[in-house]
Amino acid sequence: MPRPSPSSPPSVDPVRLTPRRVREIGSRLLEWYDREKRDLPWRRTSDPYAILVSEFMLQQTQVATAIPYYTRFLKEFPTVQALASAPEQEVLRLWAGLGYYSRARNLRATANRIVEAHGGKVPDSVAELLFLPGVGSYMAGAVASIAHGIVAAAVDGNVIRVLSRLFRLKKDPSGPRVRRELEDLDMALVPRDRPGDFNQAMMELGARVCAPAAPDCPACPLRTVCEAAREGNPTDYPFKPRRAETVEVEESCAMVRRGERYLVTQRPGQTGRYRSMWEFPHIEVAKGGKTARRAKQTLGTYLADQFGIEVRVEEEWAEIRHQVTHHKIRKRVFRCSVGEGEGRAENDEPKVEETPVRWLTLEEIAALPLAAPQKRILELLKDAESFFGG
DNA sequence: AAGGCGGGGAC
DNA sequence: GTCCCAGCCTT
Repeated sequence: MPRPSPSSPPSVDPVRLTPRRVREIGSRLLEWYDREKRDLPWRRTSDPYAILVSEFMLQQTQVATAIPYYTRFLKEFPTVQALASAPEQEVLRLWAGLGYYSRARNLRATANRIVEAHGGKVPDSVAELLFLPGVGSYMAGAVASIAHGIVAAAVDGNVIRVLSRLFRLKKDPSGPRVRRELEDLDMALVPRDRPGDFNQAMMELGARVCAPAAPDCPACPLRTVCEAAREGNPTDYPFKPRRAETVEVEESCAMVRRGERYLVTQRPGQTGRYRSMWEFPHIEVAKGGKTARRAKQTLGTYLADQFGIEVRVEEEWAEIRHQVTHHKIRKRVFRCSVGEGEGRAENDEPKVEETPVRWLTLEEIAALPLAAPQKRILELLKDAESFFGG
Protein backbone atom coordinates (compact mmCIF):
# COMPACT_ATOMS: atom_id res chain seq x y z
CA MET A 1 0.00 0.00 0.00
CA PRO A 2 1.77 3.16 -1.20
CA ARG A 3 1.64 6.16 1.01
CA PRO A 4 -0.08 9.17 -0.52
CA SER A 5 2.45 11.48 -2.10
CA PRO A 6 2.64 15.04 -0.78
CA SER A 7 1.17 16.31 -4.02
CA SER A 8 -1.99 14.24 -3.80
CA PRO A 9 -5.17 16.29 -3.20
CA PRO A 10 -6.11 16.78 0.43
CA SER A 11 -8.70 14.36 1.64
CA VAL A 12 -10.90 14.35 4.67
CA ASP A 13 -9.23 12.73 7.59
CA PRO A 14 -11.09 9.71 8.83
CA VAL A 15 -12.88 10.56 12.01
CA ARG A 16 -11.66 8.44 14.85
CA LEU A 17 -14.35 7.95 17.42
CA THR A 18 -13.01 5.52 19.95
CA PRO A 19 -15.18 5.12 23.04
CA ARG A 20 -12.30 6.48 25.04
CA ARG A 21 -12.08 9.67 23.00
CA VAL A 22 -15.85 10.13 23.17
CA ARG A 23 -15.80 9.82 26.96
CA GLU A 24 -12.87 12.17 27.24
CA ILE A 25 -14.49 14.90 25.16
CA GLY A 26 -17.71 14.66 27.17
CA SER A 27 -16.15 14.64 30.59
CA ARG A 28 -13.58 17.37 29.94
CA LEU A 29 -16.16 19.62 28.35
CA LEU A 30 -18.75 19.16 31.10
CA GLU A 31 -16.16 19.68 33.80
CA TRP A 32 -15.20 22.97 32.16
CA TYR A 33 -18.85 23.95 31.72
CA ASP A 34 -19.71 23.30 35.36
CA ARG A 35 -16.86 25.58 36.33
CA GLU A 36 -17.14 28.34 33.73
CA LYS A 37 -20.72 28.56 32.51
CA ARG A 38 -22.25 32.00 32.40
CA ASP A 39 -25.25 32.93 34.47
CA LEU A 40 -27.85 33.49 31.75
CA PRO A 41 -31.58 34.17 32.27
CA TRP A 42 -32.71 31.04 30.42
CA ARG A 43 -30.40 28.92 32.55
CA ARG A 44 -32.30 29.95 35.64
CA THR A 45 -35.49 28.28 34.51
CA SER A 46 -36.60 24.77 33.70
CA ASP A 47 -39.76 25.99 32.00
CA PRO A 48 -39.69 24.50 28.49
CA TYR A 49 -41.70 27.45 27.14
CA ALA A 50 -39.11 29.93 28.39
CA ILE A 51 -36.34 27.84 26.88
CA LEU A 52 -38.24 27.72 23.60
CA VAL A 53 -38.49 31.52 23.60
CA SER A 54 -34.76 31.84 24.25
CA GLU A 55 -33.93 29.55 21.35
CA PHE A 56 -36.09 31.54 18.94
CA MET A 57 -34.38 34.75 20.04
CA LEU A 58 -30.89 33.32 19.85
CA GLN A 59 -31.12 32.38 16.18
CA GLN A 60 -28.40 34.42 14.47
CA THR A 61 -28.31 36.63 17.52
CA GLN A 62 -25.61 36.93 20.13
CA VAL A 63 -26.36 36.22 23.76
CA ALA A 64 -25.73 39.76 24.98
CA THR A 65 -28.07 41.21 22.38
CA ALA A 66 -30.91 38.85 23.18
CA ILE A 67 -30.97 39.15 26.98
CA PRO A 68 -32.95 42.39 27.40
CA TYR A 69 -35.47 41.29 24.77
CA TYR A 70 -35.86 37.93 26.45
CA THR A 71 -36.57 39.49 29.85
CA ARG A 72 -39.15 41.91 28.48
CA PHE A 73 -40.78 39.25 26.35
CA LEU A 74 -41.29 36.77 29.18
CA LYS A 75 -42.59 39.48 31.46
CA GLU A 76 -45.23 40.35 28.86
CA PHE A 77 -45.96 36.75 27.84
CA PRO A 78 -45.12 34.59 30.85
CA THR A 79 -46.94 31.51 29.57
CA VAL A 80 -47.45 29.81 26.23
CA GLN A 81 -51.16 30.57 26.57
CA ALA A 82 -50.48 34.28 27.01
CA LEU A 83 -48.37 34.33 23.85
CA ALA A 84 -50.82 32.23 21.85
CA SER A 85 -53.66 34.66 22.50
CA ALA A 86 -51.62 37.84 21.95
CA PRO A 87 -52.15 40.01 18.84
CA GLU A 88 -49.36 39.69 16.33
CA GLN A 89 -48.73 43.44 16.44
CA GLU A 90 -48.11 43.19 20.16
CA VAL A 91 -45.61 40.34 19.69
CA LEU A 92 -43.87 42.28 16.92
CA ARG A 93 -43.66 45.36 19.11
CA LEU A 94 -41.69 43.46 21.75
CA TRP A 95 -39.47 41.99 19.04
CA ALA A 96 -38.91 45.33 17.30
CA GLY A 97 -35.20 46.07 16.95
CA LEU A 98 -34.09 42.49 17.25
CA GLY A 99 -34.43 41.72 13.55
CA TYR A 100 -35.52 38.62 11.65
CA TYR A 101 -39.15 39.33 12.38
CA SER A 102 -40.34 36.03 10.93
CA ARG A 103 -39.02 34.55 14.15
CA ALA A 104 -41.58 36.53 16.12
CA ARG A 105 -44.41 35.49 13.84
CA ASN A 106 -43.28 31.88 13.90
CA LEU A 107 -42.89 31.86 17.66
CA ARG A 108 -46.42 33.10 18.09
CA ALA A 109 -47.71 30.52 15.60
CA THR A 110 -45.76 27.84 17.44
CA ALA A 111 -47.30 28.90 20.76
CA ASN A 112 -50.68 28.65 19.12
CA ARG A 113 -49.94 25.16 17.85
CA ILE A 114 -48.67 24.05 21.25
CA VAL A 115 -51.88 25.20 22.91
CA GLU A 116 -54.16 23.77 20.23
CA ALA A 117 -52.44 20.47 19.50
CA HIS A 118 -50.23 19.68 22.49
CA GLY A 119 -52.35 20.67 25.48
CA GLY A 120 -50.12 23.64 26.20
CA LYS A 121 -47.02 21.49 26.71
CA VAL A 122 -43.90 22.00 24.63
CA PRO A 123 -43.36 18.67 22.80
CA ASP A 124 -40.41 16.60 23.99
CA SER A 125 -39.56 14.68 20.85
CA VAL A 126 -37.41 15.99 18.02
CA ALA A 127 -39.93 14.74 15.46
CA GLU A 128 -42.82 16.64 17.01
CA LEU A 129 -40.76 19.77 17.54
CA LEU A 130 -39.82 19.77 13.87
CA PHE A 131 -43.47 20.21 12.92
CA LEU A 132 -43.64 23.54 14.71
CA PRO A 133 -43.30 26.66 12.53
CA GLY A 134 -39.85 28.21 12.79
CA VAL A 135 -38.34 25.13 14.42
CA GLY A 136 -35.59 23.50 12.40
CA SER A 137 -33.05 20.83 13.03
CA TYR A 138 -30.93 22.82 15.45
CA MET A 139 -33.79 24.14 17.54
CA ALA A 140 -35.60 20.82 17.77
CA GLY A 141 -32.47 19.21 19.19
CA ALA A 142 -31.74 22.14 21.49
CA VAL A 143 -35.22 22.27 22.99
CA ALA A 144 -35.52 18.49 23.31
CA SER A 145 -32.19 18.22 25.10
CA ILE A 146 -32.13 21.41 27.17
CA ALA A 147 -35.78 21.55 28.18
CA HIS A 148 -36.54 17.82 28.37
CA GLY A 149 -33.26 15.98 28.80
CA ILE A 150 -33.68 14.05 25.57
CA VAL A 151 -30.48 12.79 23.93
CA ALA A 152 -30.34 14.82 20.71
CA ALA A 153 -27.80 16.66 18.59
CA ALA A 154 -27.94 20.45 18.41
CA VAL A 155 -25.60 21.72 15.73
CA ASP A 156 -25.38 25.48 15.35
CA GLY A 157 -22.60 27.70 14.04
CA ASN A 158 -20.55 27.28 17.20
CA VAL A 159 -20.80 23.50 17.16
CA ILE A 160 -19.89 23.36 13.48
CA ARG A 161 -16.72 25.26 14.26
CA VAL A 162 -15.80 23.19 17.33
CA LEU A 163 -16.39 19.87 15.58
CA SER A 164 -14.58 20.95 12.43
CA ARG A 165 -11.52 21.79 14.50
CA LEU A 166 -11.69 18.78 16.79
CA PHE A 167 -11.70 16.42 13.82
CA ARG A 168 -10.09 18.58 11.14
CA LEU A 169 -13.13 18.41 8.90
CA LYS A 170 -12.45 20.10 5.58
CA LYS A 171 -15.84 19.85 3.92
CA ASP A 172 -18.11 22.85 3.43
CA PRO A 173 -20.62 22.55 6.29
CA SER A 174 -23.20 24.92 4.77
CA GLY A 175 -24.98 22.25 2.73
CA PRO A 176 -27.56 19.88 4.22
CA ARG A 177 -25.48 16.79 3.51
CA VAL A 178 -22.40 17.67 5.49
CA ARG A 179 -24.65 19.26 8.04
CA ARG A 180 -26.28 15.89 8.50
CA GLU A 181 -22.90 14.24 8.93
CA LEU A 182 -22.02 16.75 11.61
CA GLU A 183 -25.26 15.99 13.42
CA ASP A 184 -24.49 12.28 13.36
CA LEU A 185 -21.02 12.96 14.68
CA ASP A 186 -22.38 15.27 17.40
CA MET A 187 -25.02 12.71 18.35
CA ALA A 188 -22.28 10.16 18.97
CA LEU A 189 -20.59 12.55 21.37
CA VAL A 190 -23.59 13.57 23.49
CA PRO A 191 -23.30 11.99 26.95
CA ARG A 192 -26.49 10.08 27.65
CA ASP A 193 -26.84 11.47 31.14
CA ARG A 194 -26.42 15.19 30.41
CA PRO A 195 -27.43 15.97 26.80
CA GLY A 196 -28.71 19.51 27.47
CA ASP A 197 -25.61 20.57 29.37
CA PHE A 198 -23.34 19.05 26.74
CA ASN A 199 -25.07 20.92 23.93
CA GLN A 200 -24.92 24.18 25.81
CA ALA A 201 -21.30 23.54 26.70
CA MET A 202 -20.35 23.03 23.05
CA MET A 203 -21.97 26.33 22.13
CA GLU A 204 -20.46 28.16 25.05
CA LEU A 205 -17.05 26.79 24.14
CA GLY A 206 -17.50 27.98 20.58
CA ALA A 207 -18.59 31.42 21.73
CA ARG A 208 -15.96 32.03 24.40
CA VAL A 209 -12.91 29.85 23.71
CA CYS A 210 -13.06 28.26 20.26
CA ALA A 211 -13.77 31.65 18.69
CA PRO A 212 -13.84 32.16 14.90
CA ALA A 213 -10.78 34.40 14.52
CA ALA A 214 -8.75 34.07 17.72
CA PRO A 215 -9.32 30.76 19.50
CA ASP A 216 -7.84 30.62 23.00
CA CYS A 217 -6.40 27.12 22.73
CA PRO A 218 -4.35 27.27 25.93
CA ALA A 219 -7.59 27.82 27.87
CA CYS A 220 -9.50 25.09 26.03
CA PRO A 221 -10.55 21.99 27.95
CA LEU A 222 -10.41 19.99 24.70
CA ARG A 223 -6.93 21.05 23.56
CA THR A 224 -5.46 17.61 24.30
CA VAL A 225 -8.04 15.87 22.10
CA CYS A 226 -8.24 18.50 19.34
CA GLU A 227 -6.64 17.63 16.01
CA ALA A 228 -6.50 21.23 14.76
CA ALA A 229 -4.87 22.41 17.98
CA ARG A 230 -2.26 19.69 17.60
CA GLU A 231 -1.73 20.71 13.99
CA GLY A 232 -1.44 24.33 15.12
CA ASN A 233 -3.89 25.82 12.63
CA PRO A 234 -7.37 25.89 14.19
CA THR A 235 -8.43 28.92 12.18
CA ASP A 236 -8.12 26.86 8.99
CA TYR A 237 -11.40 25.25 10.08
CA PRO A 238 -14.22 25.19 9.29
CA PHE A 239 -14.24 25.60 5.53
CA LYS A 240 -15.77 28.94 4.61
CA PRO A 241 -17.79 29.33 1.44
CA ARG A 242 -17.51 32.58 -0.46
CA ARG A 243 -19.68 35.34 0.91
CA ALA A 244 -22.07 37.43 -1.13
CA GLU A 245 -20.71 40.79 -2.14
CA THR A 246 -21.99 43.86 -0.40
CA VAL A 247 -24.52 45.89 -2.39
CA GLU A 248 -25.06 49.58 -1.80
CA VAL A 249 -28.65 50.78 -1.61
CA GLU A 250 -30.02 54.33 -1.60
CA GLU A 251 -33.34 55.09 0.04
CA SER A 252 -35.45 58.19 0.53
CA CYS A 253 -37.57 58.61 3.60
CA ALA A 254 -40.33 61.19 4.11
CA MET A 255 -40.79 63.13 7.30
CA VAL A 256 -44.21 64.69 6.78
CA ARG A 257 -45.47 66.72 9.71
CA ARG A 258 -48.86 68.24 10.29
CA GLY A 259 -48.99 69.99 13.66
CA GLU A 260 -47.97 67.47 16.24
CA ARG A 261 -48.50 64.52 13.97
CA TYR A 262 -46.38 62.66 11.46
CA LEU A 263 -47.28 60.49 8.53
CA VAL A 264 -46.59 56.81 9.08
CA THR A 265 -47.56 53.75 7.10
CA GLN A 266 -47.72 50.03 7.58
CA ARG A 267 -45.54 47.84 5.43
CA PRO A 268 -47.75 45.71 3.17
CA GLY A 269 -47.36 42.24 1.81
CA GLN A 270 -47.30 38.63 2.86
CA THR A 271 -43.57 38.28 2.39
CA GLY A 272 -40.54 40.50 2.37
CA ARG A 273 -38.73 42.72 4.78
CA TYR A 274 -40.58 44.34 7.67
CA ARG A 275 -44.01 43.21 6.58
CA SER A 276 -46.82 44.54 8.78
CA MET A 277 -44.39 46.72 10.68
CA TRP A 278 -44.67 50.53 10.69
CA GLU A 279 -42.40 53.13 9.16
CA PHE A 280 -42.00 56.67 7.99
CA PRO A 281 -42.73 56.25 4.26
CA HIS A 282 -39.64 55.41 2.33
CA ILE A 283 -38.63 53.98 -1.00
CA GLU A 284 -35.55 52.72 -2.73
CA VAL A 285 -33.95 55.10 -5.20
CA ALA A 286 -32.27 53.93 -8.36
CA LYS A 287 -28.58 54.66 -8.20
CA GLY A 288 -26.40 56.49 -10.64
CA GLY A 289 -26.33 60.01 -11.99
CA LYS A 290 -27.55 62.76 -9.75
CA THR A 291 -28.65 60.51 -6.94
CA ALA A 292 -29.46 63.30 -4.51
CA ARG A 293 -31.93 65.00 -6.84
CA ARG A 294 -33.44 61.75 -7.94
CA ALA A 295 -33.93 60.87 -4.28
CA LYS A 296 -36.23 63.87 -3.89
CA GLN A 297 -38.19 63.30 -7.06
CA THR A 298 -38.71 59.64 -6.38
CA LEU A 299 -40.03 60.39 -2.92
CA GLY A 300 -42.56 62.98 -4.08
CA THR A 301 -43.87 60.69 -6.78
CA TYR A 302 -44.11 57.81 -4.34
CA LEU A 303 -46.16 59.76 -1.80
CA ALA A 304 -48.53 60.96 -4.48
CA ASP A 305 -48.99 57.58 -6.15
CA GLN A 306 -49.10 55.39 -3.10
CA PHE A 307 -51.01 57.56 -0.67
CA GLY A 308 -52.51 60.37 -2.74
CA ILE A 309 -50.67 62.97 -0.71
CA GLU A 310 -49.22 65.97 -2.51
CA VAL A 311 -46.18 67.28 -0.72
CA ARG A 312 -43.20 69.44 -1.48
CA VAL A 313 -40.03 67.63 -0.64
CA GLU A 314 -37.85 70.11 1.22
CA GLU A 315 -34.33 69.81 2.56
CA GLU A 316 -32.54 66.66 3.58
CA TRP A 317 -32.95 66.60 7.32
CA ALA A 318 -31.01 63.54 8.39
CA GLU A 319 -29.14 60.57 7.06
CA ILE A 320 -29.31 57.06 8.46
CA ARG A 321 -26.80 54.42 7.51
CA HIS A 322 -27.22 50.80 8.38
CA GLN A 323 -26.29 47.39 7.13
CA VAL A 324 -28.51 44.36 6.67
CA THR A 325 -26.97 41.08 5.56
CA HIS A 326 -25.04 42.13 2.47
CA HIS A 327 -26.91 45.38 1.84
CA LYS A 328 -25.33 48.66 2.82
CA ILE A 329 -28.14 51.15 3.04
CA ARG A 330 -28.04 54.92 3.07
CA LYS A 331 -31.37 56.43 3.95
CA ARG A 332 -31.84 60.17 3.38
CA VAL A 333 -34.65 61.62 5.44
CA PHE A 334 -36.35 64.60 3.78
CA ARG A 335 -38.56 67.11 5.49
CA CYS A 336 -41.74 67.45 3.48
CA SER A 337 -44.33 70.22 3.62
CA VAL A 338 -48.04 69.85 3.02
CA GLY A 339 -49.97 72.91 1.87
CA GLU A 340 -53.03 74.02 3.85
CA GLY A 341 -55.98 71.86 2.95
CA GLU A 342 -53.73 69.63 0.97
CA GLY A 343 -52.83 66.12 1.75
CA ARG A 344 -55.89 64.75 3.42
CA ALA A 345 -57.95 65.87 6.30
CA GLU A 346 -58.53 63.66 9.28
CA ASN A 347 -60.20 60.87 7.33
CA ASP A 348 -57.33 59.44 5.41
CA GLU A 349 -58.33 57.22 2.56
CA PRO A 350 -55.27 55.97 0.78
CA LYS A 351 -55.61 55.25 -2.91
CA VAL A 352 -54.12 51.88 -2.29
CA GLU A 353 -56.43 50.15 0.16
CA GLU A 354 -53.89 47.73 1.55
CA THR A 355 -51.44 50.43 2.51
CA PRO A 356 -52.73 51.99 5.72
CA VAL A 357 -51.74 55.57 6.48
CA ARG A 358 -51.96 57.32 9.79
CA TRP A 359 -51.07 60.69 11.23
CA LEU A 360 -49.71 60.04 14.70
CA THR A 361 -47.82 61.79 17.47
CA LEU A 362 -44.31 60.69 18.30
CA GLU A 363 -45.63 59.07 21.44
CA GLU A 364 -48.15 57.05 19.46
CA ILE A 365 -45.55 56.05 16.91
CA ALA A 366 -43.27 54.82 19.69
CA ALA A 367 -45.96 52.28 20.63
CA LEU A 368 -45.90 50.67 17.15
CA PRO A 369 -43.63 47.87 15.94
CA LEU A 370 -40.74 49.75 14.33
CA ALA A 371 -37.58 48.29 12.86
CA ALA A 372 -34.26 49.55 14.16
CA PRO A 373 -33.61 52.23 11.50
CA GLN A 374 -37.10 53.64 12.00
CA LYS A 375 -36.54 53.73 15.74
CA ARG A 376 -33.44 55.77 15.08
CA ILE A 377 -35.38 58.29 13.01
CA LEU A 378 -37.97 58.48 15.77
CA GLU A 379 -35.28 59.21 18.33
CA LEU A 380 -33.88 61.97 16.13
CA LEU A 381 -37.33 63.54 15.91
CA LYS A 382 -37.80 63.37 19.66
CA ASP A 383 -34.46 65.06 20.20
CA ALA A 384 -35.34 67.77 17.70
CA GLU A 385 -38.71 68.42 19.31
CA SER A 386 -37.27 68.75 22.77
CA PHE A 387 -34.61 71.02 21.36
CA PHE A 388 -37.14 73.33 19.74
CA GLY A 389 -39.49 73.06 22.67
CA GLY A 390 -42.06 70.96 20.85
C1' DA B 1 -28.65 24.56 -3.85
C1' DA B 2 -29.17 29.39 -3.34
C1' DG B 3 -31.02 33.50 -1.65
C1' DG B 4 -33.77 36.30 1.66
C1' DC B 5 -34.15 37.79 6.08
C1' DG B 6 -31.99 42.54 10.43
C1' DG B 7 -29.19 43.90 13.50
C1' DG B 8 -25.32 44.20 16.34
C1' DG B 9 -20.97 42.61 18.69
C1' DA B 10 -16.09 41.95 18.25
C1' DC B 11 -11.96 42.98 16.06
C1' DG C 1 -13.91 47.97 7.10
C1' DT C 2 -14.48 42.50 8.20
C1' DC C 3 -16.74 38.23 10.00
C1' DC C 4 -20.31 35.95 12.07
C1' DC C 5 -23.82 35.09 15.43
C1' DA C 6 -27.86 29.21 20.01
C1' DG C 7 -31.05 29.30 11.72
C1' DC C 8 -35.07 28.77 9.09
C1' DC C 9 -37.93 29.18 5.11
C1' DT C 10 -38.93 29.69 0.25
C1' DT C 11 -37.91 28.98 -4.41
